[in-house]
Amino acid sequence: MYTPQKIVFSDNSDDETKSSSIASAHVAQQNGHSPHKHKKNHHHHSHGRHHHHDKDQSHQKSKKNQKSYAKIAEKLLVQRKGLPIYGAKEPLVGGIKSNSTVIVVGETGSGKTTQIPQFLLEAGFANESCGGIAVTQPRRVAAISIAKRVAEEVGTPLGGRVGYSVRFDDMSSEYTQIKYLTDGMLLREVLLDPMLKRYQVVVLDEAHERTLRTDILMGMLKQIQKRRADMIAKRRKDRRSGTGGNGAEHEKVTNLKIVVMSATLDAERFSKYFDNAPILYVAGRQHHVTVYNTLEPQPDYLDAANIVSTQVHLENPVDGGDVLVFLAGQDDIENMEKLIHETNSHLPENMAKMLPCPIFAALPTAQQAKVFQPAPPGFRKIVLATNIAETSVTIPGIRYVIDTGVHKVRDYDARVGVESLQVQPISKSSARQRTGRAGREAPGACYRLYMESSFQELDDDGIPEIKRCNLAMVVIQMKASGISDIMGFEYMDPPSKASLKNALLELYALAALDDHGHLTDLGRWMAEFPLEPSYSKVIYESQKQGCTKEAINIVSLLSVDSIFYIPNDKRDESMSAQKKFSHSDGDHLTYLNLLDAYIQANGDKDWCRDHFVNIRNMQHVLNVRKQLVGLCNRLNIDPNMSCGTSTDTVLKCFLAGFFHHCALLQPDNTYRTLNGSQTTYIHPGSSLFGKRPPAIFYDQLVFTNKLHARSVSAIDPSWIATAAPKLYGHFSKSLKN
DNA sequence: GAGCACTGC
Repeated sequence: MYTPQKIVFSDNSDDETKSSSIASAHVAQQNGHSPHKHKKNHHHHSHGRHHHHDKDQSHQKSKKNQKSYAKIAEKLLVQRKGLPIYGAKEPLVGGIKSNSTVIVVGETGSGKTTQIPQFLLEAGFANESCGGIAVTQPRRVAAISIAKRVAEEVGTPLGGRVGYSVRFDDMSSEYTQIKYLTDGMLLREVLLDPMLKRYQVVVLDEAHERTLRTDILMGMLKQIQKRRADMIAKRRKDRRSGTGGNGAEHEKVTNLKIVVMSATLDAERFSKYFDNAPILYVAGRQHHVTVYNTLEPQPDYLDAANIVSTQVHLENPVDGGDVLVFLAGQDDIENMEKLIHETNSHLPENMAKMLPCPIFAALPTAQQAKVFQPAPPGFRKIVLATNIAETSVTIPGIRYVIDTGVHKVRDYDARVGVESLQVQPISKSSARQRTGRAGREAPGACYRLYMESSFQELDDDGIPEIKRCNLAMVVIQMKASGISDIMGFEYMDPPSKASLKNALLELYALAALDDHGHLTDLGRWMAEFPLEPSYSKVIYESQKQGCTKEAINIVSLLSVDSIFYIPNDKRDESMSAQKKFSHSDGDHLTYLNLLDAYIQANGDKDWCRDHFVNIRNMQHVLNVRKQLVGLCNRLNIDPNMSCGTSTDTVLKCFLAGFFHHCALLQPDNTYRTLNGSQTTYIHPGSSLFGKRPPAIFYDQLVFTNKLHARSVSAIDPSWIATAAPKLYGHFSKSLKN
């Protein structure tokens, strides 16, 4: 008989477990004024607008259709009233009315994201003359799905009073009063509307995630709020003294309300940052999850995860819920899959088996789908996930979570411009987030493959993204939004001086900034593009070289991590399939060949499968290309200008943006980067892998086991000095020797 | 001679 190995756990009964008993909302104000009652003023007004819109936009829609919107909304109202937040409506609205900025803390299931904007709409915070309500989300899918839901609850067609706006997909109109958008999208709106006059309220949701864009928005909104208040005060003063001309020439401006929403309890920092804004607490609604820690450290977390999966599988009824295992990356997942198959083969034949279901971002959509389908009879799903399952996707049916306590994190060394990607311990808040994934539908259990004492040693939170990435793109956007003092900007967590300097220097070298650090005309032009500055510089150069078509295509191709999907067990097969597109000058031209082949194959599914091409990523490439073509047309650049087969022209054009990403072959067959003198290797996935051109330029440097240059092309060493005389004058000397 | 967490515009 099969006797499985066991791992012993302690049963924690500390604050980690979540209660399902909290059903009513509770609002506590940290400081400030008690909310006072307000008349419900604009409600009728805005409702009238709704009918007007329906008549204008969709008069072909029958009255019956409008009635059905109302009917659905009526039904949903019953559900809405059952949400924890519904009871806190009055104090929430009052708090927001009487304070310019409010922090709302509401855990999973509180309903804050869908309800608070509706409360504000009812309270008159959106009208045609003074703008509406913006709600940001870190992710596209969230912005879209929440907007759809809220449109139903409000009883209006999507894109009417309720809409969304994300890249490539805008479902909003001039009538939209509640707009859900990605944080990156709002950041772009600031470029066109620096005072965000179209909004009375901006809600930053999921602020605890501290995405780069939410962090920048926080600082910008603080400035905008102050400027709008100053503007109103000045007008009031002018009116009193009779100066300032006639009022008609003034655009209407209201005070800007900021609502920062966070799902974690450490809202104090947000409050401090926003001048002691009051914190409003709303109860969440989650099922109880029992947390277990191991009594011994686990030397091999894959092995441990396999043993615990089996334990959970054997000790619980097969239809009693699935298992979600958090792992570091594709490698872990594929190895764990093998371990589970191995364990299955030892289980008695009549016993239910484990069904490993991998999910990670690079996995093609078709293969991801398995995770969302119920397991066939006689199987229990063991979902093997990266931290994609922490926030980005929610998998139904999970009752058990196994947390290895690790994830891969990107870091960035500003001094040498090197990114790294390494396995690291997670933070306490990540551990809690993972635990919560077991309690979405019913009470559950979470098995942490580390000791309670190790948990206590974890950092409270992860390092904010702003401290972990190259800031060139965000800095050019800040400059283009009128923020001149980048170093003095009020960051909630300031990035290192070296990181800011590095970004400024890069922009200076690209001629986007002048000697005084002001944005140049070229810089303003570059900021129009939703691209890293080095890419927009390439597009700019391409109009001079006559290869805009090629530049747009390659830049679009570089906008996805990987065009190919390579399963571990089919490396050789996929390598030979990829060789068909290979260009002797390197990856940039190889990608171009691939795009041509893809277009010739009409993006055929089978063709993609046979060539290991990730179809989802290729569709993204085409979307980016379409956007860039549109942008070029708008800026009066011919996007179809082609240099034909003159590949040197294309590569020289790229050097205009990548002269700081060059490396020279050394006698020991390694490469040395010109910028920072780092020893680097051509990435094994490159078409130049194993070849040794005397000089290369690369898209990025990534440190994993060693320093790799990814997306590499071969160049003539003499081109480098021509491309960057300003920054690399001394290198041009060394090249002559 | 050997590898790529997750977002976003």
